[in-house]
Amino acid sequence: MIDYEKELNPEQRRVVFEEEGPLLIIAGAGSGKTRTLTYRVARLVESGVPSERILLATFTNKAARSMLSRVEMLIGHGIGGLWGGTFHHCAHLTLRSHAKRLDYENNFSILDSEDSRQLLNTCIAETGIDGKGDKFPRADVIGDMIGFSVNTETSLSDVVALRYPFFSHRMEEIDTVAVRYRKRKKELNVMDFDDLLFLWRELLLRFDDIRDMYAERFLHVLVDEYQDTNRIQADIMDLVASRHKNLMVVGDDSQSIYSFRGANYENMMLFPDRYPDCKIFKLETNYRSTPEILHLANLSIVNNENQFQKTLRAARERGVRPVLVPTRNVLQQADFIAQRILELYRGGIALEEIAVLYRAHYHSMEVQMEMTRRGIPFEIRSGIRFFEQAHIKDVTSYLRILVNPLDELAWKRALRLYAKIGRVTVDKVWRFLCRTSDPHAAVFTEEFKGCAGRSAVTGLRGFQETFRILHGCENRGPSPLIDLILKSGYSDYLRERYPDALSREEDLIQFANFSSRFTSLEGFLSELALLTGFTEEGGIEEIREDRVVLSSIHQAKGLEWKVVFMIWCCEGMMPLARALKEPGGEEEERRLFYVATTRAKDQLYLCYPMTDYSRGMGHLPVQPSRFILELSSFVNRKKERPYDQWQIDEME
DNA sequence: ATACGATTTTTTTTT
DNA sequence: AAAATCGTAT
Repeated sequence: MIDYEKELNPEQRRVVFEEEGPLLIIAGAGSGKTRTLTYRVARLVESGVPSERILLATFTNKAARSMLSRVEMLIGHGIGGLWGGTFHHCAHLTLRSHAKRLDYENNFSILDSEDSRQLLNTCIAETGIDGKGDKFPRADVIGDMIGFSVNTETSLSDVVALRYPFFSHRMEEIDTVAVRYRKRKKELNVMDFDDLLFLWRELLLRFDDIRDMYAERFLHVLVDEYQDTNRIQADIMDLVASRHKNLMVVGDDSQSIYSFRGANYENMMLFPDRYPDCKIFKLETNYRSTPEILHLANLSIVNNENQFQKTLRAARERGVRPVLVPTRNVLQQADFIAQRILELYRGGIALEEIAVLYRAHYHSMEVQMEMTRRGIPFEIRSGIRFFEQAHIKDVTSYLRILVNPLDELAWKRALRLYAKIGRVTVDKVWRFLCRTSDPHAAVFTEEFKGCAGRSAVTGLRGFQETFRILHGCENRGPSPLIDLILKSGYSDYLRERYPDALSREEDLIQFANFSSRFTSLEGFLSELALLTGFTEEGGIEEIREDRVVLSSIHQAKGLEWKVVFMIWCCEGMMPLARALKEPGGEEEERRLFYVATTRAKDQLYLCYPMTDYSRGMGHLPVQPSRFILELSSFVNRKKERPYDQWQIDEME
């Protein structure tokens, strides 16, 4: 039996035991939001709600996993039937069963961002845009435009006019590319990330029987990180909860940091308007941070105009004040951090209790180098995702061909792995293949070898051989197939191409290992696009002890460490110059600052270099972040500053 | 015409 | 650091 009295505070307990109806939970940082959600799900299951009638939507796989396993631990048995996962995961589940209704085949595949960028590139090429003369947006930029347009329900031309005015004059061509992209996705039977959400909602809006089925099914719908939902996601949740109206949304408007992909914290502000009978609860006791850290965070966030009124109360004892650390330059910043980490470590703080946070991936460069130099083990939670690495995608493309013979992108990627086969050859081969009735069989014909130029024949024969080995093994599951791919030449390819071939091969062996828990190739591939790293139980991305974490602020959300170093706390970096140009940019950047500071439990270091070396220009002076300056601005001047300032001794 | 290596540019954040 | 573009060799 769960001891709710002992394990929850009164604020949390009220939420856990509230029976029915729409609920809005405003949960400040570190107030036990996840705990409350977890216990509520456990309570619902305990009180007899069948687990398959509960939907728990989250933003990351990690959040879903950790909540579900905690629930299982609490109630002492599995909750397999419960729908818990990211919005995209749930969308995928739903769409698999009903793709036909939307004129998709049920075996549709999912494009990850690299796939969609590539598809966009071919669309741009086909549209025949002249590369010379004035600039045309690159594929990833067009992808952002389209994504933002879909997720905010704004017309593409408005998005361009408002956010990309410097491309307005190419609007017509942009539109042509966008139309072509949409058409090609349908032809190729593929969906991108945005389609998953958009089409899920379409399904529920257009087909009453489907909506009724899900609305009837889900007795309780719970949404985590509601401040980061966009209009489409909020609509979907309204629809699946439309029958029983037991919709509980949890979030913190001060931590909304995903507006760049259409998130709108107004979903949260307007929830009471959409559900006038909703009950609002606030979780305002912070268990995570010392009062000093909390004080600094609060002083910062009050500078934002638009937010729910809430006052975070510190539950913890007093600790040390946050520290502002100006360093002479970037190298000294890295040096200071490495030095301080070693001191903390000697003082008994485990490395996994320490994190270095930054606004953008490339900000971590110097710290990485310094930590490597000093032999401090660290783990990077940013940058290239495991499944997006070239070697993983190469191998996966063979599997994709096997599952979907019309997967143009996969054919082209796999073919290009052979010598003397490039962009043009691959185009010719694809044109040949897609006109045959059975592309798999066509590989073994004589015409296949001759369908491109003479120089390509050897390469095509190589592909043929690999494919002969793989063909017919579709039912053996992904793991043995990956083995076969490695053995039939990919391993050699890696050695020729990459200096770090060995570590890539090890990755692939782990990858095969990970894949062995999937029995069907289809299931494996479609989940893959939605995955970012391996799960804790599953292999590579296990929580490794004794490693300092280096992470972007975005990826640090929801996590906590005893000691947090925030680096590059200066104008241009935090806030990021580029982000300030967006409407509402400054407030969003301040929320990021808030998220970063509230990750710290005991100690917070705000670091910034006083000069920056920009190429060609020499050393330029750097301004401290406005978020730091405003902490001691006119309002607070009489009060104490919320931080101490450290002087770094020169060590040379 | 094509492939591929060298050079230049660009880099926010993520499912 | 990675990707797009450019230039050269085949």
